[in-house]
Amino acid sequence: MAVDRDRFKDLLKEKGFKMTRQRLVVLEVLAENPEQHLTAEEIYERVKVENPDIGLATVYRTVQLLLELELIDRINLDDGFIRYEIGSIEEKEHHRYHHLICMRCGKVSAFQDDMLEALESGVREALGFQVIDHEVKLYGYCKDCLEKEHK
Amino acid sequence: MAVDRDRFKDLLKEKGFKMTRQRLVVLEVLAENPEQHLTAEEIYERVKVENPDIGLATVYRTVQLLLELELIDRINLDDGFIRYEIGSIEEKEHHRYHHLICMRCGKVSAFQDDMLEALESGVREALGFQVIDHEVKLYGYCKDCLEKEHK
DNA sequence: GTCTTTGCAAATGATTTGCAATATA
DNA sequence: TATATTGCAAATCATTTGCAAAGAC
Repeated sequence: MAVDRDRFKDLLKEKGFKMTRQRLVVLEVLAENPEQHLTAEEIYERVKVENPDIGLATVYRTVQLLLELELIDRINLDDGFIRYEIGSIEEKEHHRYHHLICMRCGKVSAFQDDMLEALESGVREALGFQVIDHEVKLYGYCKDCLEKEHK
Repeated sequence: MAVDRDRFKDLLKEKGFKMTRQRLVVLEVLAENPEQHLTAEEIYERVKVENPDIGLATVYRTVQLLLELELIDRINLDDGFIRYEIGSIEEKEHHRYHHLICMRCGKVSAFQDDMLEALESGVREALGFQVIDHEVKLYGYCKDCLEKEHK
């Protein structure tokens, strides 16, 4: 997934930000690793390969900016790190992926499902709460770990 | 919701732990504040009222112990704090509450709903992933904030 | 040239840990 | 008494921030 530089630049200008090499590179790393839920440190390591003089603080600042621009999503797997991944183009309504977290090997995978629509309208009617976004985490055992266990 | 001291003591002994005043008091604070999703610091403040000589580190250690004993649940609202609440007695299958988080006032409320059962069996069949537990967070605007906005 | 952004190092803040003193069984 | 637990203070560690230098437009 390649980054459209001009589009990115326009998006930045629109909000009064400037286009920099650092911002582009961070976005590119995330675009090249879809569904990889990288930590800031992991992004930093990958960015440093081609840009050894970038600072970790810049990665943190950039990631917050990209979040504001809604170009990336934030995921919290409760392991002490905040993780980031590029936002899916299909996510028109700004709905996040759901995550499957394996309790044995720690592997994380994502899937999409729209069945929460029903739940959300139910919540609106029963409790008067208007749902804008949701986050679902399913904990359990992945296919590989289940198969290993059966041997 | 009162704590059954003898039951708590037995549960501790079963795993080789000892019953202490501090552990009892922390559990009691959580039992007296159901669905309140307290941070360690908040638990500490409430515990200190009657036990001024307790340490914050003890609260942190106790909360981890209670988590191991599955007497309490952990909630992460992505605001930099880990929160805890007493486990519902009805939660036979160790399923957590779902949380509604207001994006305006920050209020958090909980609700229960079993509609994820269907999603979970679907995930099992389609992806071979066996779901043990789930966590759902719905972000949006609460009733009060919606009403204020309409004025 | 002006204003934003960066890199570095220092600060922050929630949580954890070492250890000697204390409490439990 | 033997072992687990506590309280305190110091350590940890991800993330944030101040500031002077460098970069974007």
